Amino acid sequence: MAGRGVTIADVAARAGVAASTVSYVLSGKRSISPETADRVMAAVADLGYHPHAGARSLASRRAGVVAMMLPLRDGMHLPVLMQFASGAVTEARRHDQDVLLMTADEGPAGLARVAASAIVDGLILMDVEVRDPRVETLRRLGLPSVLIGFPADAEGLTCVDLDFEAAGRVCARYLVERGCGDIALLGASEAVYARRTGFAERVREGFLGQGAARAEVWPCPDDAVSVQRTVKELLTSKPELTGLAVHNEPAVGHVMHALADAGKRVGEDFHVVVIGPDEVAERTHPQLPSVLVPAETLAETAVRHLMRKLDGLEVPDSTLIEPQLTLR
Amino acid sequence: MAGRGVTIADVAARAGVAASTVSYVLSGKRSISPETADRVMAAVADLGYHPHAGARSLASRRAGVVAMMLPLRDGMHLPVLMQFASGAVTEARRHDQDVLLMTADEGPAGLARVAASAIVDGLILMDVEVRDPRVETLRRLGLPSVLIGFPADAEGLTCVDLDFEAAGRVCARYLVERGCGDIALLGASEAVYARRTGFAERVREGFLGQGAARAEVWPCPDDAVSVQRTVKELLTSKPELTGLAVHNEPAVGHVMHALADAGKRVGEDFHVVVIGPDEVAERTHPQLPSVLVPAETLAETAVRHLMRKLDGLEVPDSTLIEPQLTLR
DNA sequence: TCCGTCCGTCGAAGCGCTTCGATGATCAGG
DNA sequence: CCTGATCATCGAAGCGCTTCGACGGACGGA
Repeated sequence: MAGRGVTIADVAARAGVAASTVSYVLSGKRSISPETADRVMAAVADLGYHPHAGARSLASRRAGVVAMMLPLRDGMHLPVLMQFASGAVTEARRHDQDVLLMTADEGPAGLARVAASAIVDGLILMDVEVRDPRVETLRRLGLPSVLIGFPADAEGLTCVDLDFEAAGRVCARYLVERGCGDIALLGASEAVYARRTGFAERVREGFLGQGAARAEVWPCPDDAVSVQRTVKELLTSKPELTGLAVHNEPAVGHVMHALADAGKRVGEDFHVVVIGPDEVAERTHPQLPSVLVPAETLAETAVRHLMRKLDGLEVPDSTLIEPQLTLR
Repeated sequence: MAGRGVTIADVAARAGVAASTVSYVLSGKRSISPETADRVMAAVADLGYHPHAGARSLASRRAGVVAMMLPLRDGMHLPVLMQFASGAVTEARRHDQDVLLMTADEGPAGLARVAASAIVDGLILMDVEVRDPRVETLRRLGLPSVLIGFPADAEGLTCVDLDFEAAGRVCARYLVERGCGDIALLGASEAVYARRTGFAERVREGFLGQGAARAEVWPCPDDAVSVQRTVKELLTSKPELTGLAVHNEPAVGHVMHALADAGKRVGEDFHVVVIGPDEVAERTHPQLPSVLVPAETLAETAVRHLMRKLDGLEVPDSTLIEPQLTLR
């Protein structure tokens, strides 16, 4: 029952077979008679045997670990990141893999390090930007990988992301269906738009592309005062406005209060839809419909794709996750 | 410059020395002449050599990896968790260690697995509860570890946490110094109190223990409507109340609005202090003073303690991090 | 000058596993 | 009854590293 220092030889001895036989039982790479297999499995359980990870990786050239590189920039949405990380770990464990956590500030050198030391079999790169210095290194290393987000040149890479354009479209459509003629998208602060053109711009395009309403996009900082001001300006400049999509998580609460101050009754003569986590949309009064960033689904998809690549199977170069609108 | 498949033998050949010499140069475990060392280091750089992690761990019985087990329960404060995780990774890298991410739902069996497979040298357990089933396993395995939080029986374990009692005291003192005679602590929802008695109760004790004011503690859910109601009831039941500490991150915004509705002018005739992350306290109007949960400091301390234990050095059984009040 | 030290380096053993080729045993076909 | 194929299992050879003991050369003391 213990487990400290139990080797495959101990298991083999107890089951009365050769070490290689134990290995084959455990890996299933050669056929073994059921009786022998049972004896081996019993010995494994009795002794609490777990193969030594280092020895295994040395002999089999497979570490059983994948790396996940998370961004650490300011303004990253921490809860989503965390959901992502835990989703990835959960899915990886289903495939009997562990997850090594890295931060983006290790940069390309970090990728080179983990690749050369064979400490991981593959990696997942989160929050890839349009011009990302890690992408070139990644391509050169030839380490199996999956990216969350789309770099400018995705040639030969496996990328996964939320279909942000569809998300924008879904929000616009929701508002139009509620009878809104003038609608607006309240986005993130200018800084975010400047950095990740891909991501924020695709929402904008989807939102504007839904031609049935007069639509505008307004960037917006996320502190209480700025939100108040932005909403006031918005309502002044578009007095006919009756529908608003908010793609700025921390601002949502402030937006609701600003609308209340302006005499808008949300859910009656005015409609609001959120792009963001459930908690945010649930915590307002009234609760709001929302399109969430499906962090867990993204993580699972990414891990699953990576596993397939490790097994030498095909995966699509590009995968877009459909946004889901939750009514409340 | 490449790196794929470069072994210590390649480095040795290029430097014209034996493999063992390269090993000693890299580890510093035997004295090597400066000239030889230089030649070796040059060869390492030229070839982009990184030792094979598996081989190293097999031969040296040191994996160079520590595990971090994160809770995944509902109601966990995700951003803080994330800060913690990234802080731990950053600090671990300074010690040339990597971090393996595990989730608490692997439970005791997960601990046994990583211990037996020697995939990590030690581990950090986050968010340990008063009665935590992992603690007993941990003790039995004898794997070097550091806990964040205090279990009921901490005998022989290394624990690190914020000094929550001091945090409560600091908040009460802040309010008293502003001249408040009646003060209250608005805490988390009942569920949180029920689960982690240690953590929430220590804040309460610190808050109440500061005898200079009439103090009360009110639990509070975190949706807009409940907060409104709770604040209203609180103000009704204690009409003389002029000071409030809020230990409930998502509720802060709603509290501010409820106070405004009740005609309280925060910062003038009424004082509010927050226990929680900076962003929350900065985003309100006016900005609020706050005591933050110093996730990064906690993570760094935990990792540092673990490194010392791995090196066979002494560490204190129990470390309480002083809360820091930020005025705004 | 000779001996004992110490320093820098080498070679070999071994960490625990996977995997390849070999070896009996079993069985069907002629 | 013998041959060739098939199946279950074994033994040995590494995987790339660390570490131990050994060894030659330089150097200081007698």
